[in-house]
Amino acid sequence: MTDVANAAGVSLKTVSRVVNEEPGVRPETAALVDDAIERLGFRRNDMARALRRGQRSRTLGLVIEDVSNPFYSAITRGVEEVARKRGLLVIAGSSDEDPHRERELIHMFCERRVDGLLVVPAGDDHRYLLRELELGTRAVFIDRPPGKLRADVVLLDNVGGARSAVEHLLAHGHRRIGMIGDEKTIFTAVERLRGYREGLERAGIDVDDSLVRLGAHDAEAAESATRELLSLPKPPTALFAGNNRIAVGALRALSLNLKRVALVGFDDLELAELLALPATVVSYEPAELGREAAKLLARRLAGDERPPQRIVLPTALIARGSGEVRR
Amino acid sequence: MTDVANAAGVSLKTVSRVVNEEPGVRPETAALVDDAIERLGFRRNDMARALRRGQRSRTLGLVIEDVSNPFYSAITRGVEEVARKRGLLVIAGSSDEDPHRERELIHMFCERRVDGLLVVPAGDDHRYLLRELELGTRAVFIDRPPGKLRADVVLLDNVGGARSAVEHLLAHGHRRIGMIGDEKTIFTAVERLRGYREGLERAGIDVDDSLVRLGAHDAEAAESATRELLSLPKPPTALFAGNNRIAVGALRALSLNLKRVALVGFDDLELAELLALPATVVSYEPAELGREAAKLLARRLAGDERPPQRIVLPTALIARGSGEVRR
DNA sequence: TTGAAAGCGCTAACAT
DNA sequence: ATGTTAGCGCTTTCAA
Repeated sequence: MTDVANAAGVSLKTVSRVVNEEPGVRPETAALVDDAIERLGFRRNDMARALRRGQRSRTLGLVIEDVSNPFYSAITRGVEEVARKRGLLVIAGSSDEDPHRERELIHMFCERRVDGLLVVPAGDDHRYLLRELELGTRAVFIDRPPGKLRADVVLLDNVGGARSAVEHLLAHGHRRIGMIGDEKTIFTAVERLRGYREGLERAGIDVDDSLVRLGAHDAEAAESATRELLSLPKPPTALFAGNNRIAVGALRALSLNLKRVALVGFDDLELAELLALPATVVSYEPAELGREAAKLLARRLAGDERPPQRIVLPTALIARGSGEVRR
Repeated sequence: MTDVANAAGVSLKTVSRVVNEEPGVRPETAALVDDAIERLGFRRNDMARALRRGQRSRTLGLVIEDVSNPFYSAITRGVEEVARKRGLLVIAGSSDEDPHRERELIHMFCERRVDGLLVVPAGDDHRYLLRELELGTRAVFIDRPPGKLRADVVLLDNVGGARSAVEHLLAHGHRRIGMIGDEKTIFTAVERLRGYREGLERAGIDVDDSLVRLGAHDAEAAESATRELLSLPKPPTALFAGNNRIAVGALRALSLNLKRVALVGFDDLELAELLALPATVVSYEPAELGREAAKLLARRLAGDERPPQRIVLPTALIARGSGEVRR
């Protein structure tokens, strides 16, 4: 900026005025400055600017499990849309479900003075964030509430969605309904299990724990869990898959299996309607999770000090075939 | 930092030494400082640090078309992996194929002093970047070369991949092979068209332009283009789909159609093997594009001044059924 | 081993 | 309408 001032033969402050479109600069002077800016290829240094103004970096920090998973990339997209409208940029990082990595990312985000944090939390203890929150970094959690911390969170109706899946299968005559779920350290896995149980119990059916397999964190694990269930002496006639990766694994296992088993998944799948067994799923708008969370964060940054919010987004069952296989 | 110094009863510089693990601090003094840091919840301000050290923000700026497209989210993941190893963070933004938006993003990235730029370019003129490059921002392009600018780029073997798709269809007896491609403003669309032509010409078959439909930028457009081709008086017996969205659209159209038409797509599809018509595709590792580009950028940032590189990644045809439908 | 002072690029407050 | 000065939070240089 000093260089521009010298080149234009004006003072530093005048350049600053022009760059920031402040009033009180004669058009001719401004032209002189613009000219020098163009010649020198000057770009305002936002770091210095933010430093001086006591601002943060006009950036949102997003921690997700894995950008390359469609669920998380949709969230990222939703966050980005809202951020963009407010002139904010998004730094995203994948935690791979590792609490240590999550903490490391958040630490780096805070050192870079992000304006706010959006986190799909891994692990069950987020008290380490208290410090950052006290220091003025706002945070909104996505998809799962944080552990041992009261904070804003945007969730899916996991229990209701899972229940609707089970009810759908019950309505098609199934009584032996199995479930394959993710690690029980993961909030959504536990909630969906709860919805599964509720659905059965409301129909007066005892939950048979031998039909429940948790701990399947990837498609491969889900595929073998499905095979296990199917090779039981009295196998289930229907399955509820706790998330997209699990549904993929279950579909693979079922495609190699001659028996027809009904399947409802949680999370929509791309191309679900074109599958050999078009997948019936509990669906919702994943980008909406990102959008709602980013909007809530934006409100906080704008000074909203109401007590922690809990936003729950609805789910809808989409019947495509795999869930309508009758017993 | 001043606060910490006061709380610990030492000078600013001593705190700086402790925070940066510089030598020459007595353990007891360091303990005093660490204590104060803990009490006050101090976090080093990276903006101020970078400003003083004449550094940039230890951040990479990534411009892609749309994070929620699996192709781009895989690239993002690849970039992130490499960045992480080097202690860098990634700011990503979606251009939605809009050159203006791309420029806006790059401008914001430069204002925030990203260390380097990774860009999947939209539009055909990137001379506006010359300025930034001269000022020391390094850039590597991904998937498409920039327009009117010599720069590092990491590409796919589009021509070879498209040719292999056509050759595969020829080997299965097809002679009337249609192609559906993206906008002709997009580099990969043009290259893949070239590969398609080459494949036919090498086999001594004249290209029939009535079997080629370009301009399909989403699945819906691809779906209707496919229907158009199929309702021709002499319809093609096989199709080459220029990218993942187009393959999805083509698959939808084919699923409603009784005739069996062979299909090979460019880009792999999730669940491709579980589709009613398991998709034969030209595949490659999209994350590798991101990784290679980020590595090349890292080399540039480390001082590598060799002339612009052009890295081309191979493709491989994966036969799953849809491409083996015989004429 | 520790500290004081200067300055990175910018803006806020106050001159002129 | 334009310029001067101080200082954001840190590191660098030099001194004690």
